[in-house]
Amino acid sequence: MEKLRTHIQHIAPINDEEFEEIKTHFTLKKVRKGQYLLSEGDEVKHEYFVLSGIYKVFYIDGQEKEYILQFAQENWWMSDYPSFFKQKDATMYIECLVEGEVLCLTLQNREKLSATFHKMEHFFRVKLTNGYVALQLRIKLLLSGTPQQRYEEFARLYPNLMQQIPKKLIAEFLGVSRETLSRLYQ
Amino acid sequence: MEKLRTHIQHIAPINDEEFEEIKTHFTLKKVRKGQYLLSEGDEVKHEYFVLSGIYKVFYIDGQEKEYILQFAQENWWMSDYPSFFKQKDATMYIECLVEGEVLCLTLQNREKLSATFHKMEHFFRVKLTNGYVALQLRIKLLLSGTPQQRYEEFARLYPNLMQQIPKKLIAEFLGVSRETLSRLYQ
DNA sequence: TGTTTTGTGTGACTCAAATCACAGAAACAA
DNA sequence: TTGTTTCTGTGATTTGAGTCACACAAAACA
Repeated sequence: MEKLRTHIQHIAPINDEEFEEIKTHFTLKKVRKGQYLLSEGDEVKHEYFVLSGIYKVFYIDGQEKEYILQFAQENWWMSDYPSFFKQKDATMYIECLVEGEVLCLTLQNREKLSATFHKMEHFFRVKLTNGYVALQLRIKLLLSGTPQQRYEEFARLYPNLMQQIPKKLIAEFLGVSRETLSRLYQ
Repeated sequence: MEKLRTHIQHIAPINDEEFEEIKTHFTLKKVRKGQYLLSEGDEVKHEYFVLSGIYKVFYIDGQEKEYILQFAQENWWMSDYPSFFKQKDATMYIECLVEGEVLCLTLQNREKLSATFHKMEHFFRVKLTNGYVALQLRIKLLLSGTPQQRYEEFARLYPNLMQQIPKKLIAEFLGVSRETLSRLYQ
């Protein structure tokens, strides 16, 4: 839980009493490698705050092909956001790649926290702002970047993921075939 | 200004007094067709709320090619967000396609509004949430959608833009060549 | 431990979309 | 009105990346 507190503290200073109240809105969950936190068609009950481990958020298109929307590791948030916020059934999957722990937050608790604590509303806004900017940069890269540039940018942004996850998955994140990616770094 | 009020009101109810205070943070600007609100290298002073007109937010890559990140019309917000939020120089351009009016908001005023009015912080969070979801859906489409599917989705989401702006620009938004797009609807 | 599954590199082939090139249409300006 | 620029459709050609197919390596497993 201390990780969560430090994380919030970076953006909005909170005192002990406040944190005691805030933390009651989260529940802890241990996750094993290969375990699914979410599958297509599920009700999207939670957003997750990653304490440890590595996870992938992905979907499958009509031809059974996988595309990775997001990797998540320590201090990241993840969910099937379109469905979470609109409270619709999941169109995505979340799978654990490296075992770890996550904190679960329901939409109801998220809204309650935001309404009760101006600081938490501020916290979520700042997080969303950063997330929005990151997505715009990714769109830029998808629109105009060559596979080469996308790969280099990925390596620059997530050097640690480069070592810990198979290249195959990086290809799925970049929207490039496994083979093409493999030919890039020769 | 009434448009702004209605827009905020949809998300967070505010009274006359509050709105009087809120609106002092915005300045009005008339924009002509062809006019640039922002160019690469500029200081990004404002985020804009569109009262009327149509605008494109785009950037130019190394080979002089244009890519459109966002179209904006009535009730939309626009800026070079990565630079606006980090207060760096612009990497993008904003050009007016159909003349109209915008309200300008500085980052400082945006933060002030958020800090002073919990309601405004809530408002911005909700807008950001919707924006975040929209970007994720666009990434999905860029990753796995064929040019055909991207075009159809665009037509579904923005039927009015389809009529008002040249197909060439739609191609730049979808990340498809003008010629390929032209061959899609035969 | 050996066995199965999953990941990776590499060649050969295919194909969808980009690029190049042109002409007529529409919009705009003087 | 006429000239000029921008937009759009369409053919011919090129090309980058996807797909297919295989072999070997590495990891997971039992």
